Amino acid sequence: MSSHSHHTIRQAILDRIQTGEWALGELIPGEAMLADEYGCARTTINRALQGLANDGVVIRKRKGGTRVCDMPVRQAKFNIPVVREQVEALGSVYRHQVTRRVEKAPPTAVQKRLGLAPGTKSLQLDTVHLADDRPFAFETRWVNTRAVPAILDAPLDEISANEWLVQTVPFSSGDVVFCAVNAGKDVAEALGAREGAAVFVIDRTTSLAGEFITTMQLYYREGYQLHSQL
Amino acid sequence: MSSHSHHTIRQAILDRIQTGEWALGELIPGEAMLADEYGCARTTINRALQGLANDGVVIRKRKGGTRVCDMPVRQAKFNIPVVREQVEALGSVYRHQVTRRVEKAPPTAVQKRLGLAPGTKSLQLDTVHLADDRPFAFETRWVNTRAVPAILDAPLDEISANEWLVQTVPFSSGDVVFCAVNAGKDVAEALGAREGAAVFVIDRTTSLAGEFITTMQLYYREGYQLHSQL
DNA sequence: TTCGATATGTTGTATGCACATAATAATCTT
DNA sequence: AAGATTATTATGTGCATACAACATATCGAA
Repeated sequence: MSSHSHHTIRQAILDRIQTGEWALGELIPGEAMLADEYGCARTTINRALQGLANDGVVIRKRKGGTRVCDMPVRQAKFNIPVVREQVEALGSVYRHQVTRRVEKAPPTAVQKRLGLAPGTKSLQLDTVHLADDRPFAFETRWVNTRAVPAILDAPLDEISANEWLVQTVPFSSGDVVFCAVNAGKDVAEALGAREGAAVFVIDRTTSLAGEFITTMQLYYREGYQLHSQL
Repeated sequence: MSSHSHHTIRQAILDRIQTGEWALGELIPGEAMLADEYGCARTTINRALQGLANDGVVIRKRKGGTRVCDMPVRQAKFNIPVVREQVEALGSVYRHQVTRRVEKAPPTAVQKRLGLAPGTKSLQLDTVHLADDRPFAFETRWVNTRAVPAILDAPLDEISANEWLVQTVPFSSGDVVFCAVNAGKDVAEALGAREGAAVFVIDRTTSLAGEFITTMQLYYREGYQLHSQL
């Protein structure tokens, strides 16, 4: 009874949920009751329950009380790392090669995504990421030079566009899409894979303060796996 | 400043980080100083910073202070829904078909994953998930019948194994792997796709209280995208 | 009776104080 | 100079109090 940290209580409550003491969608006792049961202040219970709510284990509503989440959806958190770190984590030597670098008006799909006026030029960058000089991933990217003009002067042979952006425009928000596609001719060539191979794609568009910064597709070589606990 | 203080302050601090006031990996002022600056109690600042720490924006260490996270990794949260909900969210009618249901000793790879003794029988289930009677996803699964014997009596024609498990063994933990593979003959057939098509795979193994429950591969039909904010 | 406004109580939310704890820096001891 | 001890200074935690929102009950007028 004395291990009163909200962490401990949180775990205890989680256990009780997991053992089925409170069924899916069922109301669990109020904070006051739990506080009494655990011999702690209501606030401490509150913290525990809020934590569980953050993790999507319970849903809380004023006056409605706290109930076990009946959502059958599970949340998984992923770390989306910088490619170089992925490579180096595998014990390989990282290198990258910029295979294209042009400024021009992007296709309308990209133009829309970046919220650009028609005809506005952007920077197109294609990069091959190498692990021990073998292709690891192929990246094709458009950067909104209005938002980040400094990238035109960045030494992109030394630092990858991704890393430069992360360091320059940190904590941008955005969205990510994961999907699988058959490698087209260009991707297959860049990755040294056969055409039609199943490649894992991360498609990311990032923005900061309402302004779109960059949009990118990252094609991983065959067999790549994105792993996560849940 | 009314009630939402710590949320407000949290956002304010995030803004200051995003505008580059404090650089990557750099120390930000201590709680006391910020409390003074914002005219609130230290605890309120603490809450704000803890929130940011939860989101991986800052790292906090006792005595070491709080610093902007220098990890270039970004966290993305995904909801991994039940297939039926995905289908119905698209406005289609969901149906599923169990194409295989046998009890036998699994291959060693599965045996290992489920932590079974050699020769232990398990339940193998193959299911095709249909959207408007068109194949949407193909699921192949092994269930540890030691852990969940009740599944042998479950009406798996009415309720999918996935849903049955979610309702029966909620909040199990486990891990997930996403990857892309070329459809083999069996998968292609089940999905009505061509052999070699790039399919998105979710590979999940779940456990509860140290006991493995089930392992599953879910093959989505071509073009499937997993979407997330970050 | 019926409808609607208002009172009321239950439950989650927010804040600030006092104290605990951890990690480092400074100091003392040998 | 090396090791042990104490001081300092950060963040972490528990608790009490005040607050706000929501559901329901209650009351009064048409």
